[in-house]
Amino acid sequence: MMRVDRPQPLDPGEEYLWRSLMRLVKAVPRVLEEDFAADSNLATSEYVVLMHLSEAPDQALRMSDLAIRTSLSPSRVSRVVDDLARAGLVFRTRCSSDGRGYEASLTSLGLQRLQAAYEPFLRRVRLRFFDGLSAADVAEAGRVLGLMLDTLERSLDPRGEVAGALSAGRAPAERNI
Amino acid sequence: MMRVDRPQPLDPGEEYLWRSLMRLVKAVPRVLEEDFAADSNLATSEYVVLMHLSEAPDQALRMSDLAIRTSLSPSRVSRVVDDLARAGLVFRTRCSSDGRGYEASLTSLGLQRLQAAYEPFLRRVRLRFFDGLSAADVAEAGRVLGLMLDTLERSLDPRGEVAGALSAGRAPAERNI
DNA sequence: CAAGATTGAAAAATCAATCTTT
DNA sequence: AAAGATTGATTTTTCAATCTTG
Repeated sequence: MMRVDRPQPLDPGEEYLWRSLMRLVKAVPRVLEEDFAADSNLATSEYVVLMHLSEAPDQALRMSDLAIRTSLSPSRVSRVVDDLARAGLVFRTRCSSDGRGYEASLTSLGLQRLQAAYEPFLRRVRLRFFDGLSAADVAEAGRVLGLMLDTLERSLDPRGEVAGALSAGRAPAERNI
Repeated sequence: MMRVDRPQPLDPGEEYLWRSLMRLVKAVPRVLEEDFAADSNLATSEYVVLMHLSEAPDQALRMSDLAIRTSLSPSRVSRVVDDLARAGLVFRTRCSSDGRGYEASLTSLGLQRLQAAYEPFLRRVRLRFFDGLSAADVAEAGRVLGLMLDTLERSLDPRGEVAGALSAGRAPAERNI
């Protein structure tokens, strides 16, 4: 009897991709954390939260929205916003339409900090990731990473009930700084 | 006076790649950790360490070698090997050629655990990442992730003194299971 | 009770300091 | 002293339980 559900082993190309992905997800956070701290005294998660707030209407987002856009857990968002609020970079308000929710809003100080962080950020991202890539490579890389994110999203939510949740984080983005 | 060193802002393609990368490095570890725990009761880092050991000559590697191959910090490797040793999946020996070093060796129990984990691992990786990719996509994704890892490596070590350190982790790999 | 959000306890990972051997 | 490795303290992140509102 043959087992119909035995999965195909990874071929060499798949094996290489899997290992590269593993290395990226382990190495990138450490490097970035160090870069951001040195440049702006901000944690990576703090920077990303400030960035998303700066792009939102009224520069405010609900906590759950932030979690989706940043791929952080709800509890992590709560703690990061705590830290940012303590530093005066954001403040919390109750959500007007739904009293259960809270919104985080960017303060002018928060916007200043984000603006100050932008130029060093650009240098770092180019140095760390983009300097070795042609324009065509960037396009290809964006396309395949997008596909991998889609696959991941669908695997987590096969029926698409939360459709667009992950995709929302990749909506057309306009930097406001 | 024009500032010669003002970096170019990210164009839309670069912006998209940067955001996709951020989301991947935040989301992937969490999903993988959950998958590995459910399938094999192994942490991601434990699985990766066992995998590299299984592929090494004599199924043994020095701690520093493991750190490079797995993109984990030396202290993290030390603690993961501690845990694996306590579970009887690896054991430590002093390095014969250099008394300062230690080697971690795979036990037969460790190999068994790795073998048992392989089939569920395959299913998960295909489900999470590969099911949405064509063979050409996999090849492209591997190529561009490899380029990004190279760029990252060079940015960390511009003169290439530790050349091949990161690359070593991406050497032609033969699964031994 | 569901949903949104926060908090306590715990795990994963890191850095700086230490110990051992060269 | 420098290299390899480990340990203590700390940070980042998560899960499970809790609180609050709809």
